[in-house]
Amino acid sequence: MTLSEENYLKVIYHLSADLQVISTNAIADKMQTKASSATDMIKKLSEKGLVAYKKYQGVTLSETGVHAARMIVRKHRLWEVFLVDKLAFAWDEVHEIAEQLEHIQSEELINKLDDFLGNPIVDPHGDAIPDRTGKMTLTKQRVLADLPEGDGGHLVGVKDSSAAFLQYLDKQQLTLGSRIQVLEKEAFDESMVLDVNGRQKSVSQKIARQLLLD
Amino acid sequence: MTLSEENYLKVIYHLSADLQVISTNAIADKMQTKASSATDMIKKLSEKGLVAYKKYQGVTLSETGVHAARMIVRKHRLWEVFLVDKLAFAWDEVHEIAEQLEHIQSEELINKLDDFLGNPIVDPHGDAIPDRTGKMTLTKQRVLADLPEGDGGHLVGVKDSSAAFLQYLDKQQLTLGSRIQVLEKEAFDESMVLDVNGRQKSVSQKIARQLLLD
DNA sequence: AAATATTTTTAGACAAATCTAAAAATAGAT
DNA sequence: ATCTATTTTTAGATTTGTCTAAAAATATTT
Ligand SMILES: [Mn+2]
Ligand SMILES: [Mn+2]
Ligand SMILES: [Mn+2]
Ligand SMILES: [Mn+2]
Repeated sequence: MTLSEENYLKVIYHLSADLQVISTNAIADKMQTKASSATDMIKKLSEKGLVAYKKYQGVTLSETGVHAARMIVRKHRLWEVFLVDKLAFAWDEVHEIAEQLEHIQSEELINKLDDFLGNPIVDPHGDAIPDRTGKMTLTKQRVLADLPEGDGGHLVGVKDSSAAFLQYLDKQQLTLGSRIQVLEKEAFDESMVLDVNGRQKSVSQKIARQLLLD
Repeated sequence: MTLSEENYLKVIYHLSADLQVISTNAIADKMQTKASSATDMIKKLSEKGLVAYKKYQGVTLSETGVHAARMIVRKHRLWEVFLVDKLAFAWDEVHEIAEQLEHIQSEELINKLDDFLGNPIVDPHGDAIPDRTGKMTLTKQRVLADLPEGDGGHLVGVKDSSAAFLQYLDKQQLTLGSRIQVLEKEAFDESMVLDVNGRQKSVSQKIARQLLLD
């Protein structure tokens, strides 16, 4: 697989979390290319048996496609762990570099890296890391915005991993692992007053929709 | 710089150790491409000011070209140290993977990796690692084949880093750091009888020409 | 059910990196 | 010095991944 095929495949995989069938436009949007380019690549992936495709009907990943995509995601997330745990990068700085490292071809490398890192289960953003067979231990996570007053848990993940959002969380001291409880939920704008590790904080619904608790 | 430009630049840099002016054919040979492809790339590197080039007269690296090449070599060798020291790869297994990793674009990454590894001076094959400014501390090395009887030193490097040769050295327990002394030098075929860490070993001139002592 | 809007595909073009075959320049031999 | 062999460059084609513009199919609205 070429670097470009891998990037398309990964995008289709991530889109598959929300949609059953992935449209050409959705792929083009995420890849920041044109629909015509997406069509060309879809045909290529289809010929290789990585996606099922019928003209005008969108694509779905095949089994081998899912597995291939998971192996790329595995690499991406393991490298992110390496960058944060070993090289002391901040969690908002690792995405772009992992975007490159995920394309390094060597199964032995990634398995040795996995062992070196202590076979981590999640990456610095709380996302599950597929093991060498493609399996991932998914812990059930609840979206903070959905919780009623009084409920709570630990912050175990974020839906938005953009640098801007992660930096906001750092500033608010909303770090992974924080103990969070919903003190008040404002009916008017759905904003929340939280107890975060004993301190009171207020967050908008937009923020609360991105935070995942255990 | 594209991946391809980087590979060409590095090849020209390595050839510059032996030659003052690098021929198109020499580049094509090392790159395993055709002379016409080399010409095309030479023009590109020339336009970017990385090499000085005059038709039919070969190329020489410019100052910026040397610096850029050294930064790629730096990355290659630091990744090799990482693979051997941290991930427990053998020294004959790391070249291909480093060949990919050397193209990852992030100065911060490579400097943090450098620190993480303890700012090593040499890679697993005894080759000097340029520091972040491009400088490398070159220790004067002598080729074993040139030493007279009685002389010796520590094995600090190899000229041939091919997997086949490195595996031969492993088999012969000729590891980097070994204390070597020339016991006999056969006039007939220039083969040598050595004392390697107290044990006697015989090596052909072909081998002796690849081993570097301090 | 038509008409209209949107999505998707096709057709054709372009840049990057490669190749083959032929032409041009240089180097080596007589 | 001329001829010959080798090296190097050019010309033109190919592959990959992209684009724009236009055509075709599907979805939405009236
Ligand atoms: Mn990528
Ligand atoms: Mn991540
Ligand atoms: Mn390389
Ligand atoms: Mn090396």
